[in-house]
Amino acid sequence: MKNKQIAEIFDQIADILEFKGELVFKINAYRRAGRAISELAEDIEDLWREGRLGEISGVGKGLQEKIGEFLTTGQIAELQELAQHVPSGLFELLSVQNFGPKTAALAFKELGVETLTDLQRVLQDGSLAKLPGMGAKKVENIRKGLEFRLSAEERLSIGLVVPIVDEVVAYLKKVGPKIGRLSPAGSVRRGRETVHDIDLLAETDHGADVIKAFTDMPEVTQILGAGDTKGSVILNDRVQIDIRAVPAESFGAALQYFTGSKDHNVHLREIAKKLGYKINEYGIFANDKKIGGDQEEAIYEKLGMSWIPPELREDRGEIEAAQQGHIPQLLQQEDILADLHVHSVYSDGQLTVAEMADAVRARGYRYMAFCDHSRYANYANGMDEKRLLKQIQEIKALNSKMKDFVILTGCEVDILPDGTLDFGDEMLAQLDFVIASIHSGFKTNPTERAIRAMQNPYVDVIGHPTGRLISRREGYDIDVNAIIQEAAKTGTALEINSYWDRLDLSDVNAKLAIDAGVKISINTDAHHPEHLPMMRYGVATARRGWATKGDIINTLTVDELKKWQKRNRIRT
DNA sequence: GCCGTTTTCGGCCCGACTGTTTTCAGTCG
Repeated sequence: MKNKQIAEIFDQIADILEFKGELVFKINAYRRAGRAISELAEDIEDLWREGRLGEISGVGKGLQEKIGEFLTTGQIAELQELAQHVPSGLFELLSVQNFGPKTAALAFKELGVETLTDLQRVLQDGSLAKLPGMGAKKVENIRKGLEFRLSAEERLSIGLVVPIVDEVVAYLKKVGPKIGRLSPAGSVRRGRETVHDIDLLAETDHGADVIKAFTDMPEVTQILGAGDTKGSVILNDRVQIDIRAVPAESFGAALQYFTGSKDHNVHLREIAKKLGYKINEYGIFANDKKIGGDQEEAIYEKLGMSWIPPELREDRGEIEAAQQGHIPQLLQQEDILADLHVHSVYSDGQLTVAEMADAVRARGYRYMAFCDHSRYANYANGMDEKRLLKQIQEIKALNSKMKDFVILTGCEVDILPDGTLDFGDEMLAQLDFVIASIHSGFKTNPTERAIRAMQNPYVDVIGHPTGRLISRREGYDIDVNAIIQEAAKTGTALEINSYWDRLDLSDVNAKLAIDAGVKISINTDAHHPEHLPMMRYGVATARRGWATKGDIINTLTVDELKKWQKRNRIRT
């Protein structure tokens, strides 16, 4: 897919136009189109071939031509042209906080600053400070921004951020003066797989006191700003947290406003304007008279639509759906009855079968499946048939002693480089549940191998189908559409692996699969009880993919699962 | 550059904080 590349080019064009001081509306048009394209579920090349580029919101005639140009020639002439008279490292430079397009243009014109290294130099030798409008504080803020930019990762995985959010929320509830409702907002609330920073919203009549408690937190290593209603800090030199303090009568409006996404909000405010309303973080207003703001639901209601779950707020059609009352009842954590991919000491898990089963049961699930690695995965202490048979016996013995909880026998069987499975059908037939995964030979026909695995009637699920690791690698060179088509054809489920660094399928791919009628299995792939709570990230990812309860096999009871499998296994 | 149940031209979402200003521009979200 070239979606990301094209989105990035539009964003770069916007950066350059901004640097040049062009009309802000033109700049925004490029940014908006870029975001819409990067959020697109479908392959933009397909849309282009089918003449459907105009369906992308914010993409008009001019940008359609540019997309066509890129897909035909591999470049966009306008970008090459524009890039000639701007700093070579412009996009990096603009990623430095407090160093915006105006300052960048000034530093380029007067001092020849083209790269981050140049910026570092002019900060050190004092030449930046001598430019007009550059006071000591401004220069210091740019220096801090550069420092943070050089040390921090671009985006943080949700699994690293959510525990921090939970801690900060707990801390503020304890020490924060007179805080009522306190909620994450922004991309954390939307359940995105990675986030740039953390947004919090506090209900209070004592904003300044709350902001002070916030900036006084022990983990704060830098205060970026602190007013009566807004504070911004960096925690442990790593992650930025912003907080907004609002009175009760504005909390709902502020929650809506700060949850975003930007495109979702812009779209909403356009609708509001047409209806004669104004929305801001303090409420929804008709002729300067406030008609709502305490509850988030009221904002949507006044705009003539149903409430939209935060995970859907990306302006990918959810607003139109809400206007028509077509927002589906999304999957909820409580719908999940089982974790179907858990490891034990039989392969690379850290606890015994009994210990791990206790931990899973303690989370309130009704049943589970152990899917330890097969022998080919010897780096993970993969089981041979003998050990797997022993595990089956152990699980049977445990089941006979347990009430109200069932352990399914299973295996995460390796898809071998030649496309066959690590165990034969005789072995697989003895298992309740089978996940097939690729763990090696990522570059050796992964698509064909996964397709062949799905054609095996005993394979229920393809584990972590695209093989990506969010912080480390792109994933296999796999044709996701082909995988989805075969999954639909064979009745095989695809996994959303909830491990924070995987979230594979991604939300976008999950939506494609669900739209094609493919069932999804959401699992933690837990090797330790600490991993079990990560189910929430998998659920959030599924919700972002518009998943309902009916799309997810983990919501089935054991009997229903068996029925689903039987249908599944009858196929040829 | 996009877009239309007030518009095919003339709009385009809205506000907080900071610093360097002597009334506001720049940056950010």
